[in-house]
Amino acid sequence: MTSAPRQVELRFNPVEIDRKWQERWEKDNLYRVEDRDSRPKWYDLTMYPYPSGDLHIGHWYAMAPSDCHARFRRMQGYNVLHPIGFDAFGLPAENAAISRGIHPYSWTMSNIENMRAQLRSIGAIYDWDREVICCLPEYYHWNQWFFLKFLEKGLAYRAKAPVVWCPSCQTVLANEQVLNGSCERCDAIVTRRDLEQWFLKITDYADELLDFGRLVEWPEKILMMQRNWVGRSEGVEISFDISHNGLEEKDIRTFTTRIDTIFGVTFLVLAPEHPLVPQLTTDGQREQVEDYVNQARQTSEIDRLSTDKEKTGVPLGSYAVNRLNGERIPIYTADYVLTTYGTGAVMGVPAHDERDYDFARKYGLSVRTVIAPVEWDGKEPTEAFLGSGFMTNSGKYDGMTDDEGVAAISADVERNSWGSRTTSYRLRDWLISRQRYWGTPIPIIYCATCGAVPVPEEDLPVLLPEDAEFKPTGESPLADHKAFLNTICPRCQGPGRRETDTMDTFIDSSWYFLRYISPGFDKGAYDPELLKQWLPVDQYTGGAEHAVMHLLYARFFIKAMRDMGMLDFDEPFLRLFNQGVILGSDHEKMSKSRGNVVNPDDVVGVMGADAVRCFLMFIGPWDQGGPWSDVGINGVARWLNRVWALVERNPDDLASGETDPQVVRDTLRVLHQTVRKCHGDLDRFKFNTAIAALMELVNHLSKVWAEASVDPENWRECIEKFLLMLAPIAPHISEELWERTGHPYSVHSQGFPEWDESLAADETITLVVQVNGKVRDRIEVPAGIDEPTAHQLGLYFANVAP
RNA sequence: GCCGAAGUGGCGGAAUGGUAGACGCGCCGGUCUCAAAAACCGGUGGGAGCAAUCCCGUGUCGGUUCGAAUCCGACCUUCGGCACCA
Repeated sequence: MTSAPRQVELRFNPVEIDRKWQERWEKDNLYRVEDRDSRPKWYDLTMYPYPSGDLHIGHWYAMAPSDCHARFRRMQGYNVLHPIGFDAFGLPAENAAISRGIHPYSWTMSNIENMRAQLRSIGAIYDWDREVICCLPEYYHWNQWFFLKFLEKGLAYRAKAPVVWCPSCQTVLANEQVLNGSCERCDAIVTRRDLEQWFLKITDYADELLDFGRLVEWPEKILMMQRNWVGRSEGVEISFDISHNGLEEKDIRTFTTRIDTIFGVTFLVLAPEHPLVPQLTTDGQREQVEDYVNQARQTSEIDRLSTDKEKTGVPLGSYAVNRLNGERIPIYTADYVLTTYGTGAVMGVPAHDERDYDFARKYGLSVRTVIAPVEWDGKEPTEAFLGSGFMTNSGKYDGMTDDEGVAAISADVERNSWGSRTTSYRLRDWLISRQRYWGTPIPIIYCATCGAVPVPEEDLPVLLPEDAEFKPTGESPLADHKAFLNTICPRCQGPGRRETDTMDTFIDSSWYFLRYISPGFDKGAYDPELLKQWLPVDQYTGGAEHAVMHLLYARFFIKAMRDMGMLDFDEPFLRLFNQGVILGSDHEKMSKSRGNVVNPDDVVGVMGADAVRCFLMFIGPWDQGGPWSDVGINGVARWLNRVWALVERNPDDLASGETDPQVVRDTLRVLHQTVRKCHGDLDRFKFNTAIAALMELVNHLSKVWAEASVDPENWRECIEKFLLMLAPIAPHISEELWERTGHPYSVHSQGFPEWDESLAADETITLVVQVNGKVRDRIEVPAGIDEPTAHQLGLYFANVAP
């Protein structure tokens, strides 16, 4: 992309002004955040970026408006913490190491170096002394410490879990490395493999994560997504009798939310991975079942979860007994049932469940209606009936509504000890093991006699060895590194072997906002006194793509820490706001292949940081995102140019004109309305309308100047307040103009202007009086008029009898 | 399939029950200039009219209301998220 054409001839040198003030602010430590401060604190946090190497215009879109908000809070008299750091562990660094032979550390740190400079060009109030980089030992030390604490508390455990495995590369793949069931590097068909891995018990907090009561302001949309993600459903765990098989296990446990349909069960389905599958398979079926189970292993989870795919399954050859009616029902295995949800077994009720219906039709299983729709004709249904109705074919429960049936059958099931009412969650425990080099080593030592032994706290951090080999074989560099691998068991002093898996990077982002409080603190993850002072985060902003995982993990972390007595609040982020996505000027998502990527450095180097900041905020509502426009940015550049010219005028030139009291009143009204509008809009992230209001004020002042109908004092007041309102939006140019108008440094240390309601609120509106759609009259009424008064006035003016 | 958000000039958008189109882009006309750019001034939803003015107009169709872009119902389209959850 070539640099954007500048079609505006500026009266000032924006690049020079950016440089001048960025240097001055840094020299004076203007934005250093002091912990000791009498002002109330405000923690305005933006999601920290991954150091990909280049600051994208999308980063600007996330950071410039959030900086504006932080600056606004600062001018409102808060001691604002608005920090920045880098989410520096992760896959891309490792890929760069493999493909280009650069060590992940050097790759990451040089990217950070580059991005720091680019971030500075935004002109944000970042206090760089608080920068957090989570790939450094001084940070990941505490990841390891948290892990040990979770382990102590019983919130971390080890279990087998499947990973995606490429048989040709001999390596574990991330989901994003699998394309249509094949490895992205070698095209081999991927399979799944069970590995011992570490989990954190987020499911212990499932119910509390659904309680959003302590959040002050989160988008309803995000709450909905989290609710669905946790996926709480209440039902009954009901067991089916298999004691006639002579196995140790006498029951198949299934979970259902529709226990009222228990008399409609015509088959059972076990997930292919279900432990009872081999035992319940008869010899005649064994070959077929084993083939099917192997095939299900090969099938990627995504394919297995696809609704388009036709249902498949295989009968095991054995049967179970439905204890409520004594019926024998066949047992199948089918991949539409997942081990990870409920009990991994499902009672098949084809008449009242779509998947079961499809399955039953395909395999010729009977379909028995047990909930009768209101106008049921008694015929076999042609699709699953999911609605409400009356129970039928259900013995003594016939005639009840489905709700009554749920209550009655649940009670009977519990009385007979056939099962119990339970709650099931879609949420799974958090798998934190990654078979990668570039992450936090999990501080565990395996010993032949002692088992998995935690590394003692005083031995932390377990350092990532710097001299790992990155070979394209797919071998984990840690598993290969003898010096790292071989160690001594801390318990018995015998030979030990280190855990070679590293942690998920979501661990880093689950507490990085605590580290900003005391980034250099070496006696713990954070200074507890300062934590009390700064946390929780008052306002969090970032992309909606982190709606579930990151935000749920961080909420879980804080709740677990609270229960371990480390802190005393319940939620990390009180308010949340999600910005939208910045699109290319072709209204499409920016991508290198489309060639619509905007490089912010090019634009800033010509237009200056303030023009880019203003344009990004002016495009439209921040949460909606919008298209970049090389042409549109000229609009705000032109406006800043007009602002410059306006502010440079000598107010004393107005002394010769004749002051018009009406114009003075109007001008003050516009001024105070603008202040009020900016206050409300900047508070609620409505930057586009705040800027529009400032533009209107400028337009008004230009007109007033031409008429010379206000006195110099009015003019000075307007300009001063205008510059203060502009300061959080365009910090460089407003600082420059603040100085040029003879004000003491710095505009950013001033308070945001206040408005006088009496000067702002003399608006009237035109009320259109209509009778049956015909306009009878138009009347001027006060804007704050209430409904009944308006109605009365209307009747009076329209000359209509009430 | 389910859930959510949104549909307004040539374009980005404003107005959340009170004169639709603020603000900006673009475009048109003018001033300045040898000329152009920039800057400044004016105009700019569609249609009719010399004009004052009138008619139509916020995805589509209905409804509520004195009055609807805004509230309600159905449908269409686009975008985002989730998905065999038993």
